[in-house]
Amino acid sequence: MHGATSGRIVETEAYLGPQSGLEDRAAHSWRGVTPRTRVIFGAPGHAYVYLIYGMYECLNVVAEPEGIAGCVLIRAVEPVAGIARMRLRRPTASGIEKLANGPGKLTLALGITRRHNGADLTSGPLTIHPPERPEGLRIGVSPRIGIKPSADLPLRFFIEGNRFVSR
DNA sequence: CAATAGATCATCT
DNA sequence: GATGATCTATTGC
Repeated sequence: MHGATSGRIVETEAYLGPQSGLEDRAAHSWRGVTPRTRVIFGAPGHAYVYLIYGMYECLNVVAEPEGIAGCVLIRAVEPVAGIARMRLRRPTASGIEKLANGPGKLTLALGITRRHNGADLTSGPLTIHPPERPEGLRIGVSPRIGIKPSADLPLRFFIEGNRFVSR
């Protein structure tokens, strides 16, 4: 039949909770628990998916112990398998490197929606497994993209030189 | 090329 | 009622 649709995460951003000590005012969890941010304060290894600009969905992985806020936004994915099954907003877009290089595009490509909000990512149909880190692979660091407050914090991480990184 | 505008709605004040 | 952890198309140089 067919294998799973899969991709390698090549770009992420961290969003810290109010307990972190750093004042990350860009984080949704900055102002504490609300109906939306409840899952960010929940168990790690679960998905936080939210609607942005009324139009796109963004996938995060909850990354701190229960009761402490903190999550990782998945900003870009390098398609590995099942590319033909991925979905594009513009089917005629050229080049697979534009398929999943952006938080709003990768959810579209992988079929991730708010339906997955709160889903366990350590087992089940939507899983994340530990990355391979070949010798010589470098992780780049920079400020985060598209935020106004706390714009100086170096919390964006990406695989140096990877062409699927958003920029 | 770079800069900007518009689409569109859940969330919080 | 204002605001976005975005993206695409369009305009301008």
